[in-house]
Amino acid sequence: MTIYDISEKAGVSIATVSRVLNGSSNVSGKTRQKVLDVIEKYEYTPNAFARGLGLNTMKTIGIMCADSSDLYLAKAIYYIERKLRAGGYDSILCCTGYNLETKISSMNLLITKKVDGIILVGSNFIYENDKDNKYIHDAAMQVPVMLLNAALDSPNVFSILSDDYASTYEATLQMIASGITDILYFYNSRTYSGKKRLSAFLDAMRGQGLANEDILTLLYRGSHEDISAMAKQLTAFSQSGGVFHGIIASDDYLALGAIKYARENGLRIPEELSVLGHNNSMLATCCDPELTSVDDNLELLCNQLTHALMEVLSGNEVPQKTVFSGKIIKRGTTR
Amino acid sequence: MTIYDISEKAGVSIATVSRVLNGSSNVSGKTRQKVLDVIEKYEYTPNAFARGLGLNTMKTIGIMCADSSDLYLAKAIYYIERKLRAGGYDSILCCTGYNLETKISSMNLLITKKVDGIILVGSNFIYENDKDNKYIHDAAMQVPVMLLNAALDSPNVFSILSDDYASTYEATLQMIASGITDILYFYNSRTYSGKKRLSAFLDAMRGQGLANEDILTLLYRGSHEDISAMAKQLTAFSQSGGVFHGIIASDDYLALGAIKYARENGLRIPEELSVLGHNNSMLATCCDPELTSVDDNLELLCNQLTHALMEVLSGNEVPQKTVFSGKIIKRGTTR
DNA sequence: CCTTGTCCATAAATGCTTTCATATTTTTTC
DNA sequence: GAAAAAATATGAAAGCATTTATGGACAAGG
Repeated sequence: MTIYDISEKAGVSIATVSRVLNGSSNVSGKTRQKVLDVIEKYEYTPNAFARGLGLNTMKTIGIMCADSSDLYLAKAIYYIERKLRAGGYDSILCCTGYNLETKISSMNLLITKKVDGIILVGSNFIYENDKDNKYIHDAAMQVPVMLLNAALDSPNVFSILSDDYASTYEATLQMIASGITDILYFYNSRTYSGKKRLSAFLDAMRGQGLANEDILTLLYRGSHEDISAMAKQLTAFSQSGGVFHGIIASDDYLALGAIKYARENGLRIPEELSVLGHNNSMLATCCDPELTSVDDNLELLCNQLTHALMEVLSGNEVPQKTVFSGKIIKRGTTR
Repeated sequence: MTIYDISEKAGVSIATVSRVLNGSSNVSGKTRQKVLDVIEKYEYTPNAFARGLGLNTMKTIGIMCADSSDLYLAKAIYYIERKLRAGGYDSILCCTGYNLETKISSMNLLITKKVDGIILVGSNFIYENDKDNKYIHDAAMQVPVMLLNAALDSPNVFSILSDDYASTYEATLQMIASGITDILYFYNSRTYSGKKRLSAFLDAMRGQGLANEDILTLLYRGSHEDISAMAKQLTAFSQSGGVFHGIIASDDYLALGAIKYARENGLRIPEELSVLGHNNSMLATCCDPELTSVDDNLELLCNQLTHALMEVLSGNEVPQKTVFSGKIIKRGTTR
């Protein structure tokens, strides 16, 4: 069933059918209804490929993320997909892993498939060395690129992020204010945000004149879901002389690792060890005691990002960079 | 840059360029190289829409799931996407929620977009009343439909699932064998699998001649991530007279709710309360004690499912229904 | 009678694949 | 070694199913 069949059965030209389909105003009410009736009767739906060819778009957005099964990224994808669909766009999902080559080839694939825009979910897409960000600059020459939780200064690239620096700074100050001065920052280097958070922590500690020489930080190197490995690494760190009564973790997984470490070493939380996480994921409410965590309001970020993309695609101006502030959700793991 | 430009610059016809592009053998080595050089020089990539129009496919698969941020579903999507991409297919993601109307319209949308196949991730897509499954039967007339963790007998519909009945039956027997006879089945009705599990539990209990009249079951009605609400409901149930020393939960979230309930009521696990979950998600290793859980080997299921779909699309025969067995991962919450 | 505006059809454009026919090369045969 | 047969390489042109620019017909208004 093609537009020709419909035009024939309705006794009009294919142009008129197309006008009806696309809601053009230049069709009389009578003709429109006649065409609609035929369309309905034969359950005709226009061929998406031909349509794509004619319009040079199929209203699809490419979503790239390293690992869609990560709690945080999965939530982001969920919010973004929902909002895109509501705006009439489909999403092509691309899980790239953390390897640059794969990211580049996925990017090219999406562009070849003629998506209308690309969303990079997660700060791991931005590299310190700007040469490595070439693939993003290049892609942005073809289609708008949106960055969630990362920023890049480039034409046709738009960044929406939460102010990681500020919230970690604030969190560190709060922990210091609660009387803890020997704080360990436990992190996982992969991300751009992770680095922001680390420097916020360092700055906050130094700002308070604390332990100038040996501020404690520990980089976790294992699988990002392996809670036991995290606890193990903390135990080893402690046994090799690390002394701390507070842990600020760069995500909630790591914070759970800290809780496990405390349990295994008989430390009471928060009396003997304070723990603070990041992302306020569902993990924060499924441990005991419940986890104090920084909430960056992911749903808001995602909605804004998607909205901005749709604005760009409609030819409207949007800011290059939008920053929202997070807040600390106080629960049982801190004093 | 179109195929015409390339053909002109290479001094051949567009048919030849097309043959080179599609790896047809009927091109001489010399000509092929000449064309490839021009393609490379101008960084030409064929227009995907025109290609789709000619071939009537763009090598994309529609993935539908209720909620891509659910731990289990997110993992499944991750495995499936990865395998599809390796096979040269893209994935369009559709998060439908749990509402039938939305599922139907998403399904239609995917078919309109001319996907090559549809994967339904999660057993909530199958309804007890087969009339409600009409949308699947209909879709299967257009493209192959794959079901993960559910089964439906219909042409062009293929089911891959784990044997929920068997593993829950086995789990129940094990708990009984450990000396616990008053077991509560704590579940969440949404899914087809959930029901299989429930009936396995009931059959196992009855088979052991236990509590014929009042086998304990409790349906959880809150948000599927709200651990506190689960604990609360269990506390209420217990206070209103429910007596149990074991809980079998239909997923790991609910099992965490059970652990929280135990903690709030001062019950030691597993001495005073045994807890068993389902899905062996990462939650199982992030609580204390770690959760005994049924593992259905999701990665295997997803790989098989994706493989089967690609086989079908290549015109090969595959079984209508494939069942794998799960296994119980014993950890600290059971004796 | 001329203008203006509404409605609709014709035809061109979109960029590829593929069939069919033809030209060219290679192989076979005597 | 030449003619015939077979295999291989290439081009022309017809799809594929839309959108949209152009222009014609007709009606109403001045």
